[in-house]
Amino acid sequence: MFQTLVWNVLPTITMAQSETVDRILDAAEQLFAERGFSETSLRQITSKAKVNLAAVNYHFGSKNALIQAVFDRFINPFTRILRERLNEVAKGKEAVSLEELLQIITGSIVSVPRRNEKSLSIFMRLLGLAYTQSQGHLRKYLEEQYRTEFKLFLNLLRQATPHLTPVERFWRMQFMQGAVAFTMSSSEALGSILEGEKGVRASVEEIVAQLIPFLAAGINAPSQAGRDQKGGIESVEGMHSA
Amino acid sequence: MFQTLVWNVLPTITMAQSETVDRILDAAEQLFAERGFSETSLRQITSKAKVNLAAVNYHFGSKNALIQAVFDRFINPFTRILRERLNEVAKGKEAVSLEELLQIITGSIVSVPRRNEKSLSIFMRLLGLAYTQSQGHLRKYLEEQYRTEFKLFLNLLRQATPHLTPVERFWRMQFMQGAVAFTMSSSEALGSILEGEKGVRASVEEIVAQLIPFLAAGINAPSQAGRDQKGGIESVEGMHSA
DNA sequence: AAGTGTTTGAAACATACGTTTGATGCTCAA
DNA sequence: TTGAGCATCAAACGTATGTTTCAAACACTT
Repeated sequence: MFQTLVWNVLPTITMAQSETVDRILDAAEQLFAERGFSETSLRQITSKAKVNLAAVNYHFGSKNALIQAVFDRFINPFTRILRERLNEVAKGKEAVSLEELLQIITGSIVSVPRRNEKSLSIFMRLLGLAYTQSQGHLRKYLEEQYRTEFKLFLNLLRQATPHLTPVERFWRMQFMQGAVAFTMSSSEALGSILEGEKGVRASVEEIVAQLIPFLAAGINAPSQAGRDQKGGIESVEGMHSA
Repeated sequence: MFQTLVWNVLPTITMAQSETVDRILDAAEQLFAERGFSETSLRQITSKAKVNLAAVNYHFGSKNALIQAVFDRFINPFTRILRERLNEVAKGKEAVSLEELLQIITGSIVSVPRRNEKSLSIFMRLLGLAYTQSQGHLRKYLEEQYRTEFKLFLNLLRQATPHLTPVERFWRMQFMQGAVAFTMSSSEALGSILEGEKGVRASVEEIVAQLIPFLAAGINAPSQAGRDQKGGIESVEGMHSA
Protein backbone atom coordinates (compact mmCIF):
# COMPACT_ATOMS: atom_id res chain seq x y z
CA MET A 1 0.00 0.00 0.00
CA PHE A 2 2.80 2.37 0.77
CA GLN A 3 5.94 3.01 -1.09
CA THR A 4 6.81 5.83 1.27
CA LEU A 5 10.25 6.91 0.07
CA VAL A 6 11.41 6.66 -3.49
CA TRP A 7 13.82 3.81 -3.77
CA ASN A 8 17.02 5.52 -4.68
CA VAL A 9 17.99 4.80 -1.13
CA LEU A 10 20.66 2.76 -2.83
CA PRO A 11 22.83 5.60 -4.04
CA THR A 12 24.22 6.33 -7.48
CA ILE A 13 22.33 3.56 -9.23
CA THR A 14 19.19 5.16 -10.58
CA MET A 15 17.22 2.05 -11.39
CA ALA A 16 14.60 2.54 -14.03
CA GLN A 17 11.89 3.88 -11.72
CA SER A 18 8.39 4.60 -12.83
CA GLU A 19 7.51 6.95 -15.61
CA THR A 20 5.54 8.97 -13.09
CA VAL A 21 8.44 9.58 -10.75
CA ASP A 22 10.64 10.87 -13.54
CA ARG A 23 7.94 13.06 -14.97
CA ILE A 24 7.34 14.59 -11.57
CA LEU A 25 11.03 15.23 -11.03
CA ASP A 26 11.42 16.82 -14.45
CA ALA A 27 8.48 19.13 -14.00
CA ALA A 28 9.45 19.97 -10.44
CA GLU A 29 13.03 20.89 -11.16
CA GLN A 30 11.99 23.14 -14.00
CA LEU A 31 9.27 24.93 -12.05
CA PHE A 32 11.42 25.25 -8.93
CA ALA A 33 14.16 26.86 -11.02
CA GLU A 34 11.70 29.31 -12.52
CA ARG A 35 9.76 30.40 -9.47
CA GLY A 36 11.41 29.11 -6.34
CA PHE A 37 10.31 26.41 -3.96
CA SER A 38 7.52 27.86 -1.89
CA GLU A 39 6.23 29.73 -4.91
CA THR A 40 5.68 26.46 -6.77
CA SER A 41 2.64 24.39 -5.81
CA LEU A 42 2.22 20.68 -6.11
CA ARG A 43 -0.73 21.30 -8.38
CA GLN A 44 1.43 23.22 -10.81
CA ILE A 45 3.94 20.41 -10.77
CA THR A 46 1.53 17.54 -11.22
CA SER A 47 -0.39 19.33 -13.91
CA LYS A 48 2.79 20.11 -15.84
CA ALA A 49 3.91 16.52 -15.38
CA LYS A 50 0.46 15.29 -16.39
CA VAL A 51 0.15 13.05 -13.36
CA ASN A 52 -2.35 12.91 -10.55
CA LEU A 53 -1.96 15.31 -7.66
CA ALA A 54 -1.71 12.52 -5.13
CA ALA A 55 1.22 10.99 -6.96
CA VAL A 56 3.70 13.33 -5.31
CA ASN A 57 2.74 12.35 -1.80
CA TYR A 58 2.49 8.74 -2.80
CA HIS A 59 5.94 8.50 -4.36
CA PHE A 60 7.86 11.02 -2.29
CA GLY A 61 5.91 11.43 0.91
CA SER A 62 5.86 15.21 1.08
CA LYS A 63 6.75 18.33 -0.83
CA ASN A 64 9.97 18.79 1.11
CA ALA A 65 11.01 15.26 0.26
CA LEU A 66 10.32 16.00 -3.38
CA ILE A 67 12.58 19.04 -3.23
CA GLN A 68 15.37 16.90 -1.83
CA ALA A 69 14.76 14.24 -4.45
CA VAL A 70 15.17 16.83 -7.17
CA PHE A 71 18.61 17.62 -5.79
CA ASP A 72 19.52 13.99 -5.40
CA ARG A 73 19.63 13.44 -9.12
CA PHE A 74 22.44 15.98 -9.44
CA ILE A 75 24.21 15.90 -6.14
CA ASN A 76 25.07 12.24 -6.08
CA PRO A 77 26.93 12.08 -9.39
CA PHE A 78 28.54 15.43 -8.70
CA THR A 79 29.97 14.61 -5.31
CA ARG A 80 31.18 11.26 -6.62
CA ILE A 81 33.10 12.88 -9.47
CA LEU A 82 34.41 15.67 -7.27
CA ARG A 83 35.59 13.25 -4.58
CA GLU A 84 37.48 11.14 -7.07
CA ARG A 85 39.28 14.07 -8.60
CA LEU A 86 40.13 15.70 -5.30
CA ASN A 87 41.50 12.47 -3.92
CA GLU A 88 43.55 12.00 -7.05
CA VAL A 89 45.32 15.36 -6.86
CA ALA A 90 45.66 15.10 -3.09
CA LYS A 91 47.78 11.98 -3.56
CA GLY A 92 50.40 13.80 -5.65
CA LYS A 93 53.41 15.13 -3.79
CA GLU A 94 53.13 18.58 -5.36
CA ALA A 95 50.88 21.15 -3.72
CA VAL A 96 47.78 21.87 -5.76
CA SER A 97 47.44 25.40 -7.06
CA LEU A 98 44.35 27.50 -6.51
CA GLU A 99 43.58 27.60 -10.20
CA GLU A 100 43.77 23.82 -10.36
CA LEU A 101 41.35 23.57 -7.45
CA LEU A 102 38.86 25.86 -9.10
CA GLN A 103 39.20 23.94 -12.33
CA ILE A 104 38.50 20.71 -10.50
CA ILE A 105 35.32 22.01 -8.95
CA THR A 106 33.89 23.60 -12.04
CA GLY A 107 35.12 20.70 -14.12
CA SER A 108 33.29 18.27 -11.90
CA ILE A 109 30.09 20.24 -12.19
CA VAL A 110 30.33 20.34 -15.95
CA SER A 111 31.06 16.61 -16.22
CA VAL A 112 27.89 15.57 -14.48
CA PRO A 113 25.87 13.68 -17.07
CA ARG A 114 23.08 15.93 -18.31
CA ARG A 115 19.60 14.94 -19.31
CA ASN A 116 19.42 17.80 -21.80
CA GLU A 117 21.22 21.02 -22.63
CA LYS A 118 19.23 23.01 -20.07
CA SER A 119 19.74 20.71 -17.14
CA LEU A 120 23.09 22.13 -16.03
CA SER A 121 21.95 25.73 -15.79
CA ILE A 122 18.77 24.63 -14.09
CA PHE A 123 20.82 22.80 -11.52
CA MET A 124 23.06 25.79 -10.89
CA ARG A 125 20.03 27.97 -10.44
CA LEU A 126 18.57 25.47 -8.00
CA LEU A 127 21.79 25.35 -6.03
CA GLY A 128 21.75 29.11 -5.83
CA LEU A 129 18.17 29.09 -4.63
CA ALA A 130 18.90 26.39 -2.09
CA TYR A 131 21.36 28.58 -0.25
CA THR A 132 19.33 31.68 -0.61
CA GLN A 133 15.72 30.84 0.01
CA SER A 134 15.23 30.22 3.65
CA GLN A 135 14.64 26.51 3.33
CA GLY A 136 16.26 25.18 6.46
CA HIS A 137 15.68 21.53 5.68
CA LEU A 138 17.32 21.82 2.27
CA ARG A 139 20.39 23.60 3.48
CA LYS A 140 20.96 21.02 6.19
CA TYR A 141 20.41 18.22 3.74
CA LEU A 142 22.88 19.62 1.22
CA GLU A 143 25.53 20.27 3.83
CA GLU A 144 25.27 16.65 4.85
CA GLN A 145 25.68 15.45 1.29
CA TYR A 146 28.71 17.67 0.76
CA ARG A 147 30.48 17.32 4.04
CA THR A 148 33.39 15.01 3.26
CA GLU A 149 34.12 16.55 -0.11
CA PHE A 150 34.04 20.00 1.40
CA LYS A 151 36.55 19.10 4.06
CA LEU A 152 38.79 17.57 1.44
CA PHE A 153 38.56 20.73 -0.58
CA LEU A 154 39.26 22.94 2.42
CA ASN A 155 42.45 21.06 3.18
CA LEU A 156 43.73 21.53 -0.34
CA LEU A 157 42.65 25.15 -0.33
CA ARG A 158 44.62 25.77 2.83
CA GLN A 159 47.74 24.45 1.16
CA ALA A 160 47.04 26.47 -1.96
CA THR A 161 46.62 29.73 -0.05
CA PRO A 162 49.20 29.68 2.76
CA HIS A 163 49.41 33.46 2.84
CA LEU A 164 45.82 33.88 4.06
CA THR A 165 44.65 33.91 7.64
CA PRO A 166 41.87 31.45 8.48
CA VAL A 167 39.44 34.34 8.79
CA GLU A 168 40.31 35.67 5.38
CA ARG A 169 40.08 32.22 3.88
CA PHE A 170 36.66 31.76 5.44
CA TRP A 171 35.27 34.99 4.07
CA ARG A 172 36.75 34.57 0.62
CA MET A 173 35.15 31.14 0.40
CA GLN A 174 31.89 32.81 1.30
CA PHE A 175 32.37 35.42 -1.40
CA MET A 176 33.20 32.75 -3.93
CA GLN A 177 30.07 30.81 -3.13
CA GLY A 178 28.13 34.02 -3.48
CA ALA A 179 29.53 34.97 -6.85
CA VAL A 180 28.79 31.51 -8.18
CA ALA A 181 25.39 30.89 -6.66
CA PHE A 182 24.05 34.36 -7.28
CA THR A 183 25.19 34.54 -10.86
CA MET A 184 23.68 31.19 -11.59
CA SER A 185 20.46 32.00 -9.79
CA SER A 186 19.96 35.47 -11.13
CA SER A 187 16.72 35.08 -13.01
CA GLU A 188 17.62 37.62 -15.68
CA ALA A 189 20.81 35.75 -16.33
CA LEU A 190 18.90 32.49 -16.40
CA GLY A 191 16.70 34.00 -19.08
CA SER A 192 19.79 34.69 -21.14
CA ILE A 193 21.16 31.27 -20.35
CA LEU A 194 18.04 29.48 -21.45
CA GLU A 195 17.21 31.63 -24.43
CA GLY A 196 20.71 32.63 -25.40
CA GLU A 197 19.48 36.07 -26.34
CA LYS A 198 20.75 39.58 -25.56
CA GLY A 199 24.01 39.19 -27.46
CA VAL A 200 25.85 37.80 -24.44
CA ARG A 201 26.79 34.20 -24.71
CA ALA A 202 25.79 32.94 -21.30
CA SER A 203 26.33 29.24 -21.46
CA VAL A 204 27.54 27.72 -18.26
CA GLU A 205 30.88 27.11 -19.90
CA GLU A 206 31.22 30.79 -20.74
CA ILE A 207 30.30 31.86 -17.23
CA VAL A 208 32.79 29.42 -15.78
CA ALA A 209 35.50 30.74 -18.10
CA GLN A 210 34.77 34.24 -16.83
CA LEU A 211 34.52 33.15 -13.23
CA ILE A 212 37.81 31.37 -12.77
CA PRO A 213 40.16 34.32 -13.31
CA PHE A 214 37.93 36.51 -11.17
CA LEU A 215 37.81 34.06 -8.31
CA ALA A 216 41.47 33.13 -8.51
CA ALA A 217 42.52 36.77 -8.33
CA GLY A 218 40.06 37.58 -5.57
CA ILE A 219 41.01 34.65 -3.38
CA ASN A 220 44.70 35.21 -4.00
CA ALA A 221 44.50 38.90 -3.19
CA PRO A 222 47.19 40.00 -0.72
CA SER A 223 46.41 39.34 2.90
CA GLN A 224 45.37 42.34 4.91
CA ALA A 225 47.06 40.73 7.86
CA GLY A 226 48.50 44.01 9.12
CA ARG A 227 45.06 45.38 9.77
CA ASP A 228 43.43 43.76 12.81
CA GLN A 229 44.48 40.30 13.66
CA LYS A 230 42.71 39.43 16.86
CA GLY A 231 39.46 38.11 15.35
CA GLY A 232 40.94 34.64 15.12
CA ILE A 233 38.95 31.47 14.93
CA GLU A 234 39.92 28.13 16.29
CA SER A 235 39.01 25.88 13.42
CA VAL A 236 37.78 26.38 9.92
CA GLU A 237 36.20 22.94 9.83
CA GLY A 238 33.46 23.96 12.20
CA MET A 239 32.30 26.90 10.18
CA HIS A 240 31.77 25.50 6.74
CA SER A 241 28.50 26.46 5.25
CA ALA A 242 28.62 24.55 2.02
CA MET B 1 -12.19 56.18 4.52
CA PHE B 2 -9.15 55.20 2.56
CA GLN B 3 -5.57 56.18 3.11
CA THR B 4 -4.57 53.85 0.30
CA LEU B 5 -0.85 54.53 -0.01
CA VAL B 6 1.34 55.58 2.83
CA TRP B 7 2.24 59.20 2.43
CA ASN B 8 5.96 59.09 1.86
CA VAL B 9 5.04 59.87 -1.73
CA LEU B 10 7.03 62.98 -0.95
CA PRO B 11 10.46 61.43 -0.91
CA THR B 12 13.19 61.59 1.69
CA ILE B 13 11.11 63.47 4.23
CA THR B 14 9.60 60.84 6.48
CA MET B 15 6.93 62.86 8.20
CA ALA B 16 5.99 61.57 11.58
CA GLN B 17 3.55 58.87 10.38
CA SER B 18 1.43 56.81 12.65
CA GLU B 19 2.83 54.54 15.32
CA THR B 20 1.14 51.65 13.58
CA VAL B 21 2.85 52.16 10.25
CA ASP B 22 6.28 52.17 11.85
CA ARG B 23 5.57 49.15 13.97
CA ILE B 24 4.43 47.24 10.91
CA LEU B 25 7.52 48.24 8.95
CA ASP B 26 9.82 47.25 11.79
CA ALA B 27 8.22 43.86 12.26
CA ALA B 28 8.01 43.23 8.54
CA GLU B 29 11.63 44.01 7.77
CA GLN B 30 12.80 41.76 10.55
CA LEU B 31 10.59 38.83 9.60
CA PHE B 32 11.31 39.21 5.90
CA ALA B 33 15.01 39.11 6.63
CA GLU B 34 14.62 35.97 8.71
CA ARG B 35 12.31 33.92 6.50
CA GLY B 36 11.94 35.56 3.11
CA PHE B 37 8.97 37.30 1.58
CA SER B 38 6.52 34.63 0.58
CA GLU B 39 7.42 32.64 3.67
CA THR B 40 6.31 35.47 5.93
CA SER B 41 2.57 35.94 6.38
CA LEU B 42 0.74 39.12 7.19
CA ARG B 43 -0.53 37.46 10.31
CA GLN B 44 2.99 36.86 11.55
CA ILE B 45 3.84 40.47 10.85
CA THR B 46 0.81 42.03 12.48
CA SER B 47 1.03 39.80 15.50
CA LYS B 48 4.71 40.65 16.01
CA ALA B 49 3.90 44.31 15.52
CA LYS B 50 0.94 44.02 17.89
CA VAL B 51 -1.44 45.62 15.45
CA ASN B 52 -4.61 44.42 13.81
CA LEU B 53 -4.37 42.20 10.75
CA ALA B 54 -6.33 44.63 8.61
CA ALA B 55 -3.90 47.43 9.36
CA VAL B 56 -1.49 46.30 6.65
CA ASN B 57 -4.03 46.48 3.87
CA TYR B 58 -5.42 49.68 5.29
CA HIS B 59 -2.11 51.52 5.43
CA PHE B 60 -0.23 49.96 2.55
CA GLY B 61 -2.86 48.50 0.27
CA SER B 62 -1.36 45.06 -0.23
CA LYS B 63 1.44 42.79 0.86
CA ASN B 64 3.53 43.63 -2.18
CA ALA B 65 3.19 47.32 -1.43
CA LEU B 66 4.35 46.63 2.10
CA ILE B 67 7.44 44.88 0.80
CA GLN B 68 8.31 47.89 -1.32
CA ALA B 69 7.66 50.23 1.60
CA VAL B 70 10.15 48.29 3.68
CA PHE B 71 12.78 48.93 1.03
CA ASP B 72 11.84 52.57 0.68
CA ARG B 73 13.11 53.40 4.11
CA PHE B 74 16.62 52.33 3.12
CA ILE B 75 16.82 52.89 -0.60
CA ASN B 76 15.94 56.55 -0.64
CA PRO B 77 18.66 57.77 1.73
CA PHE B 78 21.17 55.36 0.23
CA THR B 79 20.75 56.42 -3.37
CA ARG B 80 20.82 60.08 -2.34
CA ILE B 81 24.15 59.67 -0.55
CA LEU B 82 25.61 57.52 -3.31
CA ARG B 83 24.57 59.95 -6.03
CA GLU B 84 26.16 62.88 -4.25
CA ARG B 85 29.47 61.13 -3.73
CA LEU B 86 29.64 59.72 -7.24
CA ASN B 87 28.90 63.12 -8.74
CA GLU B 88 31.55 64.66 -6.58
CA VAL B 89 34.38 62.38 -7.69
CA ALA B 90 33.14 62.43 -11.27
CA LYS B 91 33.74 66.18 -11.35
CA GLY B 92 37.43 65.86 -10.53
CA LYS B 93 39.81 65.72 -13.50
CA GLU B 94 41.63 62.65 -12.19
CA ALA B 95 40.29 59.24 -13.11
CA VAL B 96 38.78 57.44 -10.13
CA SER B 97 40.46 54.21 -9.12
CA LEU B 98 38.57 50.97 -8.65
CA GLU B 99 39.35 50.89 -4.96
CA GLU B 100 37.97 54.38 -4.56
CA LEU B 101 34.79 53.34 -6.33
CA LEU B 102 34.30 50.36 -4.07
CA GLN B 103 34.96 52.52 -1.04
CA ILE B 104 32.34 54.98 -2.21
CA ILE B 105 29.67 52.34 -2.60
CA THR B 106 30.31 50.57 0.66
CA GLY B 107 30.87 53.89 2.37
CA SER B 108 27.48 55.10 1.20
CA ILE B 109 25.80 52.00 2.49
CA VAL B 110 27.42 52.37 5.86
CA SER B 111 26.54 56.06 6.11
CA VAL B 112 22.82 55.47 5.77
CA PRO B 113 21.31 56.54 9.08
CA ARG B 114 20.43 53.43 11.08
CA ARG B 115 17.53 52.92 13.37
CA ASN B 116 19.50 50.47 15.48
CA GLU B 117 22.65 48.38 15.30
CA LYS B 118 20.93 45.54 13.49
CA SER B 119 19.26 47.57 10.82
CA LEU B 120 22.20 47.64 8.44
CA SER B 121 22.73 43.91 8.30
CA ILE B 122 19.01 43.36 8.01
CA PHE B 123 18.91 45.66 5.04
CA MET B 124 21.80 43.89 3.35
CA ARG B 125 20.09 40.60 3.86
CA LEU B 126 16.92 42.02 2.36
CA LEU B 127 18.80 43.33 -0.65
CA GLY B 128 20.23 39.87 -1.15
CA LEU B 129 16.82 38.31 -0.97
CA ALA B 130 15.35 40.88 -3.33
CA TYR B 131 17.60 39.76 -6.16
CA THR B 132 17.32 36.14 -5.36
CA GLN B 133 13.74 35.38 -4.55
CA SER B 134 11.71 35.46 -7.71
CA GLN B 135 9.74 38.55 -6.76
CA GLY B 136 9.29 40.18 -10.13
CA HIS B 137 7.64 43.30 -8.82
CA LEU B 138 10.43 43.98 -6.34
CA ARG B 139 13.24 43.57 -8.78
CA LYS B 140 11.61 45.94 -11.24
CA TYR B 141 10.96 48.42 -8.50
CA LEU B 142 14.52 48.38 -7.24
CA GLU B 143 16.01 48.72 -10.70
CA GLU B 144 13.91 51.81 -11.19
CA GLN B 145 15.12 53.32 -7.94
CA TYR B 146 18.75 52.62 -8.78
CA ARG B 147 18.87 53.42 -12.46
CA THR B 148 20.62 56.79 -12.58
CA GLU B 149 23.12 55.97 -9.87
CA PHE B 150 23.96 52.69 -11.56
CA LYS B 151 24.69 54.36 -14.87
CA LEU B 152 26.85 56.89 -13.12
CA PHE B 153 28.76 54.11 -11.43
CA LEU B 154 29.15 52.17 -14.66
CA ASN B 155 30.72 55.15 -16.38
CA LEU B 156 33.27 55.57 -13.63
CA LEU B 157 33.93 51.84 -13.56
CA ARG B 158 34.63 51.83 -17.27
CA GLN B 159 37.27 54.49 -16.75
CA ALA B 160 38.73 52.65 -13.78
CA THR B 161 39.06 49.35 -15.67
CA PRO B 162 40.15 50.27 -19.20
CA HIS B 163 41.90 46.93 -19.64
CA LEU B 164 38.66 44.95 -19.51
CA THR B 165 36.41 44.13 -22.41
CA PRO B 166 32.74 45.11 -21.97
CA VAL B 167 31.83 41.47 -21.61
CA GLU B 168 34.36 40.92 -18.90
CA ARG B 169 33.24 44.07 -17.13
CA PHE B 170 29.65 42.90 -17.26
CA TRP B 171 30.35 39.51 -15.79
CA ARG B 172 32.63 40.80 -13.08
CA MET B 173 29.95 43.25 -12.02
CA GLN B 174 27.62 40.31 -11.81
CA PHE B 175 30.08 38.37 -9.69
CA MET B 176 30.55 41.34 -7.42
CA GLN B 177 26.84 41.71 -6.89
CA GLY B 178 26.71 38.03 -6.11
CA ALA B 179 29.50 38.03 -3.58
CA VAL B 180 27.92 40.96 -1.78
CA ALA B 181 24.27 39.98 -1.95
CA PHE B 182 24.83 36.33 -1.17
CA THR B 183 27.15 36.91 1.73
CA MET B 184 24.72 39.36 3.22
CA SER B 185 21.75 37.10 2.64
CA SER B 186 23.31 33.88 3.85
CA SER B 187 21.22 33.08 6.86
CA GLU B 188 24.00 31.33 8.73
CA ALA B 189 26.13 34.44 8.37
CA LEU B 190 23.23 36.57 9.45
CA GLY B 191 22.99 34.48 12.57
CA SER B 192 26.61 35.25 13.32
CA ILE B 193 26.07 38.86 12.44
CA LEU B 194 23.13 39.26 14.75
CA GLU B 195 24.44 37.22 17.63
CA GLY B 196 28.13 37.90 17.17
CA GLU B 197 28.89 34.35 18.21
CA LYS B 198 31.09 31.67 16.67
CA GLY B 199 34.31 33.59 17.21
CA VAL B 200 34.07 35.40 13.91
CA ARG B 201 33.40 39.08 14.14
CA ALA B 202 30.82 39.50 11.44
CA SER B 203 29.76 43.08 11.66
CA VAL B 204 28.95 44.68 8.37
CA GLU B 205 32.07 46.78 8.72
CA GLU B 206 34.21 43.68 9.09
CA ILE B 207 32.62 42.02 6.07
CA VAL B 208 33.13 45.15 4.02
CA ALA B 209 36.78 45.29 5.05
CA GLN B 210 37.18 41.72 3.86
CA LEU B 211 35.18 42.28 0.70
CA ILE B 212 37.03 45.24 -0.77
CA PRO B 213 40.42 43.59 -1.38
CA PHE B 214 38.71 40.50 -2.71
CA LEU B 215 36.53 42.44 -5.14
CA ALA B 216 39.27 44.81 -6.21
CA ALA B 217 41.60 41.94 -7.04
CA GLY B 218 38.87 39.97 -8.79
CA ILE B 219 37.66 42.84 -10.93
CA ASN B 220 41.19 43.92 -11.74
CA ALA B 221 42.28 40.44 -12.74
CA PRO B 222 44.10 40.37 -16.08
CA SER B 223 41.84 40.36 -19.08
CA GLN B 224 41.52 37.05 -20.86
CA ALA B 225 41.16 38.99 -24.07
CA GLY B 226 43.27 36.55 -26.07
CA ARG B 227 40.79 33.78 -25.46
CA ASP B 228 37.64 34.19 -27.54
CA GLN B 229 36.67 37.68 -28.36
CA LYS B 230 33.72 37.45 -30.68
CA GLY B 231 30.99 37.42 -28.04
CA GLY B 232 30.85 41.21 -28.10
CA ILE B 233 27.94 43.28 -26.89
CA GLU B 234 26.83 46.60 -28.20
CA SER B 235 26.14 48.48 -25.00
CA VAL B 236 26.65 47.82 -21.34
CA GLU B 237 23.93 50.27 -20.39
CA GLY B 238 21.20 48.02 -21.69
CA MET B 239 22.24 45.05 -19.64
CA HIS B 240 22.42 46.40 -16.14
CA SER B 241 20.65 44.24 -13.66
CA ALA B 242 21.03 46.31 -10.52
C1' DA C 1 -8.14 -16.88 -14.97
C1' DA C 2 -7.79 -15.57 -10.27
C1' DG C 3 -5.81 -13.10 -6.81
C1' DT C 4 -2.02 -10.44 -5.18
C1' DG C 5 0.22 -6.10 -4.35
C1' DT C 6 1.20 -1.73 -6.56
C1' DT C 7 -0.12 2.38 -8.83
C1' DT C 8 -3.53 5.74 -10.28
C1' DG C 9 -7.81 8.65 -9.91
C1' DA C 10 -11.37 12.00 -8.28
C1' DA C 11 -12.71 13.96 -4.36
C1' DA C 12 -12.50 15.73 0.00
C1' DC C 13 -9.88 17.30 4.13
C1' DA C 14 -8.10 20.75 7.20
C1' DT C 15 -5.56 24.70 7.30
C1' DA C 16 -3.46 28.93 5.93
C1' DC C 17 -3.32 32.73 3.17
C1' DG C 18 -4.32 37.85 1.45
C1' DT C 19 -8.03 40.70 1.41
C1' DT C 20 -12.64 42.90 2.50
C1' DT C 21 -16.30 44.22 5.39
C1' DG C 22 -18.91 46.84 8.63
C1' DA C 23 -19.27 48.17 13.18
C1' DT C 24 -16.89 50.76 16.91
C1' DG C 25 -13.86 54.10 18.88
C1' DC C 26 -11.24 58.15 18.50
C1' DT C 27 -9.86 63.17 17.52
C1' DC C 28 -10.67 67.55 16.72
C1' DA C 29 -12.88 71.48 14.29
C1' DA C 30 -17.34 73.79 14.22
C1' DT D 1 -21.86 68.91 22.08
C1' DT D 2 -22.32 67.51 17.80
C1' DG D 3 -20.62 65.47 13.65
C1' DA D 4 -17.25 64.32 10.12
C1' DG D 5 -13.09 61.75 9.05
C1' DC D 6 -9.64 58.74 10.21
C1' DA D 7 -8.02 54.55 12.64
C1' DT D 8 -8.79 50.18 14.81
C1' DC D 9 -11.03 45.88 15.58
C1' DA D 10 -13.16 41.15 15.21
C1' DA D 11 -15.01 38.56 11.88
C1' DA D 12 -15.76 36.74 7.65
C1' DC D 13 -14.70 36.06 2.60
C1' DG D 14 -12.92 33.41 -1.18
C1' DT D 15 -9.16 30.99 -2.67
C1' DA D 16 -5.10 28.11 -2.62
C1' DT D 17 -2.26 25.15 -0.31
C1' DG D 18 -0.27 20.28 1.27
C1' DT D 19 -2.08 16.10 2.51
C1' DT D 20 -5.37 12.09 3.04
C1' DT D 21 -8.84 8.90 1.65
C1' DC D 22 -10.71 5.11 -0.68
C1' DA D 23 -12.29 3.03 -4.71
C1' DA D 24 -10.93 1.76 -9.36
C1' DA D 25 -7.39 0.21 -12.59
C1' DC D 26 -3.33 -2.05 -13.37
C1' DA D 27 0.64 -5.53 -13.52
C1' DC D 28 2.13 -9.83 -12.73
C1' DT D 29 2.76 -14.30 -10.49
C1' DT D 30 0.62 -18.71 -9.66
